Amino acid sequence: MGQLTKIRPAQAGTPEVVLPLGRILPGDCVAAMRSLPTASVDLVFADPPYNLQLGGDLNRPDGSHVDAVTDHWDQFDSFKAYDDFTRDWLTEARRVLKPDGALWVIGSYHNIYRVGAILQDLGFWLLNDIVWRKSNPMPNFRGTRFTNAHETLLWASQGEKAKYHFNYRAMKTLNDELQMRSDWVLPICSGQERLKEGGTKVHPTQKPEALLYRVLLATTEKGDVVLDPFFGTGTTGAVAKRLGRQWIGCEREQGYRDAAYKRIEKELPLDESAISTMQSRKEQPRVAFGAVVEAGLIPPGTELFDKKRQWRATVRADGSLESGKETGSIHHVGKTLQGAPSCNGWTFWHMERDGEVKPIDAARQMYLLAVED
Amino acid sequence: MGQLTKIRPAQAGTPEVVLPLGRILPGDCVAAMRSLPTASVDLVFADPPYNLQLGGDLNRPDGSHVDAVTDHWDQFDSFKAYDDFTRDWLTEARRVLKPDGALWVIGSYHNIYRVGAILQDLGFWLLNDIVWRKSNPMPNFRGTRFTNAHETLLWASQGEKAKYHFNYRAMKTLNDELQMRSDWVLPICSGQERLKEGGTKVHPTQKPEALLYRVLLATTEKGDVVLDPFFGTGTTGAVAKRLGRQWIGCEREQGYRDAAYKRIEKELPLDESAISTMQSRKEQPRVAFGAVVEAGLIPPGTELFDKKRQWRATVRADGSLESGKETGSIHHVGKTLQGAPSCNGWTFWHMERDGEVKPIDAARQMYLLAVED
DNA sequence: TCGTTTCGTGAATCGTATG
DNA sequence: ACATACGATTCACGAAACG
Repeated sequence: MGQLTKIRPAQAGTPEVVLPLGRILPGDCVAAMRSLPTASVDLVFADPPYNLQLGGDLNRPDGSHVDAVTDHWDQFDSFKAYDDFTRDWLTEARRVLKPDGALWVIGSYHNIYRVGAILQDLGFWLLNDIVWRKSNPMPNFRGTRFTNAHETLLWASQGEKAKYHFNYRAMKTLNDELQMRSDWVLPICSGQERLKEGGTKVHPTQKPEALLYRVLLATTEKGDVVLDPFFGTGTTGAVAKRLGRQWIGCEREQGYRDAAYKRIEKELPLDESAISTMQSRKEQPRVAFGAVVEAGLIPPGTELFDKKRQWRATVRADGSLESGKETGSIHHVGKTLQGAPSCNGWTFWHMERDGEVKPIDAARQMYLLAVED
Repeated sequence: MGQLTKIRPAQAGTPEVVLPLGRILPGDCVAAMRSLPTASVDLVFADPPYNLQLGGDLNRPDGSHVDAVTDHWDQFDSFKAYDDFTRDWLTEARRVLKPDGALWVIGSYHNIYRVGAILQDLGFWLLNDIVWRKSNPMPNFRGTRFTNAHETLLWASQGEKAKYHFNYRAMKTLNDELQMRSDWVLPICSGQERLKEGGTKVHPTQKPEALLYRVLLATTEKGDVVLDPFFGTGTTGAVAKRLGRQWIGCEREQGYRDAAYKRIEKELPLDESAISTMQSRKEQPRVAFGAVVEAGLIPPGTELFDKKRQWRATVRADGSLESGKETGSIHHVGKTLQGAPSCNGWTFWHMERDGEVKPIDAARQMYLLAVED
């Protein structure tokens, strides 16, 4: 795991510097970032402590105890202390980012307003705020407020006039040929995806991979370098590796670093063809097959075939198919291969799963059950 | 339209002050709010401007006036000016609010992070951030970013320990018996609701009445006073009148004031019965278990048990329970037997009646019906 | 084997009145 | 100020247990 790569820094005349790709830098993230050269990474994704400021214990109506985030890394003495911390890491992130790089930060109402204001003060330019609408949030057990059912992501460029990357077509493809909106409905991280050690969660705030999948697909290119200053158990690294992006992490806790390395080791990069995203307007899928892919129900790279196994195609990361020279939506590729006037890709294409052959429509049904709100 | 009401200010010894209910105060909102007594309104709803062409609203830190037309400032100056403006009106709003009053602010990513941070700095305590998810947003025509499909509302109390009002039951009822979440899906203001004059919009950012309806129903009581410092064409006033709330507005533009008065004039208050909402049990009269026993609804000697028949207890004549060595209130005995942190005896304990097993809460409901008349 | 029920749990700023 | 008593309050999903 890990490789050292010589990169050419932005300023001419400075010596070549080594970039620790695929490495998790130990210790404080500000110090760690100081060791990285200026203008060397394409994207920063940051999931900083939220400064939750929780009071006493909380019990569910059935009397069971709620396992809260009480870790020391989320404890700050005051807003001032949190602001100083935020300004420090944002400043380093800004230095390390390329001029056409971008920053993502995720947070909740406890911290995101402070992060957003400081980020603007430092010269970052907000491109969007994104709402992650959780399909299965924790309820408000006491009936005291509205159920806190979302978190917020900020997406910012280096400045008002700065360039940035946005894969508009890939996002539109992923969203059933409608423009991707600023509100994303995704489930929280649970089930098989949640890292556990002896039955207990390894990290209290592990993020769902689908979230990172959408962020990286939307705002990076293949081969780009992604830096995560609060790496945790490495969701960013895992998804980056899968999507053919390079990554660097910072993480203070050795336990998290160990878990992350182990997790990313197991992750397999997707095929070149699965990663390539839609560029042409002519290759438009007509349905939200992309959402089913994103949800992990049909992983990119999966081989699809018709019932008679006459035709086959490969699923790509943005929910398009590739079959030889043919690319496009599940419907388009099915239609073209057969030379038919039309084709319902959902029933035409099949996949093998646990030794069983099923139409991909089965995955759509599962997705609908999962995301329905 | 409009009435003058004498209210008793919070501080004893100060003379009675007139509260301009149903009036739109002209001029700058900070000056207008200064004319209102301290701790006199129950709710502030604010939809502040966030373009930086604020003209008369903006002053520099040294007090000098900013002329938006002729002055050229850089990004830092404009943030500073906006922050000063925000701090000014929030400070006045805070003074005018009752100790158990609350504040709502709506904004977009251009301004809401500054507003949120300043609001926290002033001592307001965030209760929720609410996402208004627009069902029909304006598309991003150039395909350069995600479709900006939401706005953000902040709901804050006067402080960490401050009381506030939340009609939990009303919100749950409004949401088909599920807790109301922090993401609200509502259409933008259009069609018949949109005020127009000769085919053109009267106000560029008129908010949908459904948004105010939910805000006022959730966080005010009938008769409460609602202040809107950026009244515009009076959506807040119209919905307040409909729901039987009092209102005060501030608005600089005479054209908007005229349109608002005209609009609110036409608005009809709903019937008393239509306004009344589902009441939580908290607001029902308290019933002592002893009174239910005394009334003969649960005779002394009755055997009580939990749903799984794991525990049992006997009702005594004074309304206490006995279970082995444990004696005490229905709550205390339930709590102690289970070793739980707390227990609601009304729903925990059951009894058999006419061959049916029912929670003893059923007896409390019968008691309430009996004493009501 | 399969459908049904139960149980556990998730970034949560989660009470109020009385003495 | 603090302690005590009363009693109000949950949604979705996945895994395990059950029949």
